[in-house]
Amino acid sequence: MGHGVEPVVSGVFPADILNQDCPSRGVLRHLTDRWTPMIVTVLADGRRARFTELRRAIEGVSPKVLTETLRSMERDGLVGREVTPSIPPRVDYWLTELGASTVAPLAALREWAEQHVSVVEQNRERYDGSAASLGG
Amino acid sequence: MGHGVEPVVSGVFPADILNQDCPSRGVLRHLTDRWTPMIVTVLADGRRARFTELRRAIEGVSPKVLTETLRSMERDGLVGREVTPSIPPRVDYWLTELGASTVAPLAALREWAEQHVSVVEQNRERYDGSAASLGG
DNA sequence: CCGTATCCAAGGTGATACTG
DNA sequence: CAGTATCACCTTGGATACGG
Repeated sequence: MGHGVEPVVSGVFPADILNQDCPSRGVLRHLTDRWTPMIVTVLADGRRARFTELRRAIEGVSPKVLTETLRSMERDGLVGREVTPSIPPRVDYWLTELGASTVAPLAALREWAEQHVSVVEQNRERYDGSAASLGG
Repeated sequence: MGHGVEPVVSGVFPADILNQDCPSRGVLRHLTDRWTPMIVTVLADGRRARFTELRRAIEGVSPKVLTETLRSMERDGLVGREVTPSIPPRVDYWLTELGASTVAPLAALREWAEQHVSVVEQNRERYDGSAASLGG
């Protein structure tokens, strides 16, 4: 907690995230980048993986974006990176302790998504249906 | 669980999210839209809020984007919306039961971000520093 | 008050070819 | 193998003015 002490809505004391200038907004945003949760999923439980293993495990990611995401995660201290200068070269990635601490929260979110897909899709159909019948 | 049974990386059995075509990707993405976690934060604990209250509570959000985000959350069944056709009009938002089930996972993520901002920032400085000294 | 309409900037993301 | 370089898209998000 942090920057304000005034309630914004009755009974709501501002989480830092609600504060315009709080850098936690950027951190959260980063943590929820398109491929970050998937990388964390693959590297959970102390697993190491090479670049191509990650690329294969995470369907649809391009090498460019995977590199960018891994770099920024490395920069933030979420993943470690080890280069073995052999031929062919070998690079391994793993979660640091800090990165490992994101596994539980990210897994919870991922599981929520996986478990509620069908309900959400039903809700969408129902909503779109009502909208259509309003128009007709 | 779902679509595949083959391990992608040794010991890694694919979560649905890793599957290219799994709609849970879209759901997760949506759940982590820029303003969704903040809306959920404000509406947690069964609180209701009017449009303008949300807008004030969530610093920096524009009316257009707030509307869009609320609409899509309503479409997915995460928030309820009640219009009171008075003058001036009054519209209330709240979390549905489904929406309320996202509070815990989203709060965990938000708290992670709020609690680790400084560490992440330190890591970034260190990383950028090493990069600079490599160049010089 | 609660939005919508319009226009616009930014950058996240992607496809692909190429290099050490 | 492990990326980088390049180009382009196109969605997300923002500023602002206006309408019911």
